[in-house]
This record gives sequence, C-alpha cells and structure tokens, in this order.
Amino acid sequence: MPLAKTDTFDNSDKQLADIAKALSHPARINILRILNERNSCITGEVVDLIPLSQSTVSQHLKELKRVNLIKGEIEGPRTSYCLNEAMVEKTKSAFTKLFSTFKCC
Amino acid sequence: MPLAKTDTFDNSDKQLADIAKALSHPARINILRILNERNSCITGEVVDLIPLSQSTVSQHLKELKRVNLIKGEIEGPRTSYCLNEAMVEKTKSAFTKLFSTFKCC
DNA sequence: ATAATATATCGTATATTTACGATAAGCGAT
DNA sequence: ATCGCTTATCGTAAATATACGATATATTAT
Repeated sequence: MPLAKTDTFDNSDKQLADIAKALSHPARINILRILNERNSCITGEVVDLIPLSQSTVSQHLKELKRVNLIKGEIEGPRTSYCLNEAMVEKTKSAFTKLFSTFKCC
Repeated sequence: MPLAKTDTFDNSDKQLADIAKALSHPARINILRILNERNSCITGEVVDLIPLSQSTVSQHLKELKRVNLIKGEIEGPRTSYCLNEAMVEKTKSAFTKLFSTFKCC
C-alpha cells in the first residue's frame, strides 16, 4: 500500500479484509484444516503435511498467528500450534454478518 | 508465487483462497456493500464513494470481476456494475462450509 | 467532424507476499 | 560443554499488489 488513504475505510471492513488476507493462501487454509483435525500439531508435523519448505511453512504459521486464528505454545524445543477457537468463531460470525447484509443471501 | 508447488493443494481450497484474496482489501468489501445497496452503479459513482483515484477503483472493480463476484455491463459510454448474486451466494456457502468443518463452529 | 464524457488500460513507483536456503537460538540428552 | 533436534528469523530473489497520473478508446452530444 504505497499511500495510506486506507485510513478512511470502515474499521470492521479493514479487520475483515485483514482476516480475508490471512485466508488468501491455500497453504494457510490447509493448515487450519490440519490443526482442526489434530487438535494440536507441532511445526514439524505441519511441515510434513504441506508441500513447502520448513521456513515457508513457518511464515504461514506466523501469518495465521498474526490475525489470531491460531495459537502457538512453546513446548521445550518445539512449538505446538492449535486453532484459536474463539477467533475462528468470531471470524465465522464476521463473514456470516457480511453475507447477511447482501440482499441475495 | 515464485514457484508453483501450489498445484498440490486441494482445488476447492485454492478457489476459496482466491476469493478470500479478492475480499482482502477494504475498498473491495466497500464496493460490494455499495453495489448491494444501489443494486447497480456506474464506475463513476463508485469512484465518488471510495477515497481512491479513478484508475485504482477501476482496478479493484476488475479484481472483483475476475473472481466473478460482480458483473459489469457496458451501457453506452459507461459501465454499470452489479453484484453477481449467484456467485455471492456460492461464496457465502463456501465460507459456511469451511467454518462448519471446524469442530468449534 | 469535433468536443465532452466515461472508463479501461498503460506506465511506473513502491510495498508486500511468497518462496527458499542458511543461520541463529533454544532445549534436551549425552 | 557439546551434540542433535526443532523452529524462528535473516537474507534474498522473484512475483504480486496497490496506488497514481497519463493516455487510449468508445460513446454521446453539439
């Protein structure tokens, strides 16, 4: 974003757009699905399941953590990730709310 | 996306990620709301309501059109845009389905 | 024909994203 | 103390995204 006229947009739209951004890569949706199935997962397990390098997967995890969709807990030498259920639900609500404003929905 | 290992991801996840990308800018969410309220709108009206230049707004419209969330119809010298209701509903369903797979939702 | 209007596209600058390998930092075991 | 393992971060390259002004194109009106 070169210039920041962006400040004039509605705040909740900015938040929703930001979460949409976090969901805008198939690897990250994949990661959410994995964490949902396994309840929790260390980085290495995610890396084994995603066809991307360790460092790239780590970046995707970081992005999901940035928007709070997942939580990471350090357990000795590893990090255990899991869904942040509260945020997942909040996100679901936010999308539901957006679509409910559309006449056709 | 420098390299294209992306081909190994689930196809519907790739589609959903792509739509999420289209929703990942507040201006574009704003445009969807505007088109919903007014049923249809020419480019110029959208430009007047969005704090961005004409060319930038045109790009955002193009991105929304790329994923089929909106339709554009040329009407003489103008272009009239409206929501693609079928796609809006499909998108709603896709998100609903995604979130319904999460245990917490 | 020409002028005015509307809008998409071009050219361009900057920022961000995505990807990777390499490195650093932390922990546990030896 | 050192080694091995795990993972985050650094450095970097390439691709995309975002923004703008300028321009091209098409249509309507004069």
